[in-house]
Amino acid sequence: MPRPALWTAISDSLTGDIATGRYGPGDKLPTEADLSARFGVNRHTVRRALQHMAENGLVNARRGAGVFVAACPTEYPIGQRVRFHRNLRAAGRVPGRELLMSDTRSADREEAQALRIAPGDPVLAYETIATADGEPIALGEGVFPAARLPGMPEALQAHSSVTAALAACGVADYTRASTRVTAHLATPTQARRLRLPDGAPLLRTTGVNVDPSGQPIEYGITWFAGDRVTLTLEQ
Amino acid sequence: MPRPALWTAISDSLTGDIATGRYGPGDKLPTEADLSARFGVNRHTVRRALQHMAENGLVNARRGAGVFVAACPTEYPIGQRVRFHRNLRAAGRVPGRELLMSDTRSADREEAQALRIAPGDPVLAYETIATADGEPIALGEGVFPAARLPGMPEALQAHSSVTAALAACGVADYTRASTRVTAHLATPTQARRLRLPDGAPLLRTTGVNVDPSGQPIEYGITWFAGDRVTLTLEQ
DNA sequence: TGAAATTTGTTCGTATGTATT
DNA sequence: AAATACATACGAACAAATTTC
Repeated sequence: MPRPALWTAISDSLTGDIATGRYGPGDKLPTEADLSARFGVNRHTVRRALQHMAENGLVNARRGAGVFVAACPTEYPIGQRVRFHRNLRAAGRVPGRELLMSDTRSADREEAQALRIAPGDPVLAYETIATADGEPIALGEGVFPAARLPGMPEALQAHSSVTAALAACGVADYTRASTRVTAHLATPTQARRLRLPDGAPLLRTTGVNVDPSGQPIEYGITWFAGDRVTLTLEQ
Repeated sequence: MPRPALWTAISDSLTGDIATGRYGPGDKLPTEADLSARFGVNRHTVRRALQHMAENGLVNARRGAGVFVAACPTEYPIGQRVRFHRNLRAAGRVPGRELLMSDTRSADREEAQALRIAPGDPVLAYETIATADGEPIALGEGVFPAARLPGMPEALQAHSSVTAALAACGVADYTRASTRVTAHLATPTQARRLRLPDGAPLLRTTGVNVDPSGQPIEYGITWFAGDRVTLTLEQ
């Protein structure tokens, strides 16, 4: 374990001051010279810490004026997912998937509407982390209509991709009926799982996959690391 | 117009070397010391340029080893017949557009490549703010190939939409050849124009429009307020 | 296998430019 | 107009990780 750099401690300290409200949104931080004196370091070291915080959207600097706390990013949920495995392999990167959780429970109203089942009907819910070359790329949450896919809980565990698991359950092919894309800021949990800084930009896609007969088989939300993934739409 | 910093020229130069294939994915760049000598600057200045490129995912550095060109950013194809629209028109809101700037200048490398013209060829560049019920929704930056569209500067001023202006220049129809979507954090300028807090999440779409013969007629970047807009992809 | 050379990362110091107050 | 405060740039030294011999 390498000794942490000085500037990380300064960044952590100032970030903590913002988190605890010592500096609120819009407040001006002490000058770089003041911070240098407070922490007993060179001004360069303070600037490295402030730069890191600025990259994360926590503060922004205005020449001649000062460094100001940014308006706090609010909490957001996440979502989206498409066929992830195949596309990454085509790009020459090694795909991976980690199943965080899977559980059979009752569908809520939103899930039921998307899957065209009744609220309370059983759904198989799961959460995954998708990786490329070991680097986390996306978080996925999805629900399958349990009644339509017997054996899916086991298939999901056994196979390394949703497509393969669905194939094992007799769904040879599926298409995406609709996708919605929005931008959100990473929550601390999302940021940790994706190994991103707090407040990093995420692409959230929400969509429904349907089998060839048009029957919904998955309702899913995927959160992509906004700076590691580009959604490409080709017409 | 502030004098550009030295490190930006170095970043541009190295980025160009990567774009033209002088350094390919996975290649090792010259050492910081070598680059300092080549550009005649201090090693710090080179490091600042490399840092900027690393933030954009163009390179990554490994202590003791070197700085390497990153594997191409992950692209994520979604589907073939995908159209996208802003969901606000369906909500019955009144759209508006404000032309912030338009100017004829020389194409940079990226623009030239997208429009299939030569770097330095004249392009008509413009910036707009799109609104819905007066609320800023998106910032647009675009460039047209000036040689292919005589009269476009005047048409852009006279008409309230790009589509109408293109029609006035004889381009009756156009289609979007490709779109890339990524998530980013708002810069202070973008935040102010969109009336968002600093660091708000933005959807950035980059795309090329082509006329019916397939010739590029516009290359544009649009920044959407992530929490006010949902891109809907319908297949 | 191990020591040396190489290369990036951090930190200090100093000076000057530029935008804001 | 002057003071303040961030931005840029040069120089030097050492630390830490990797590569080379």
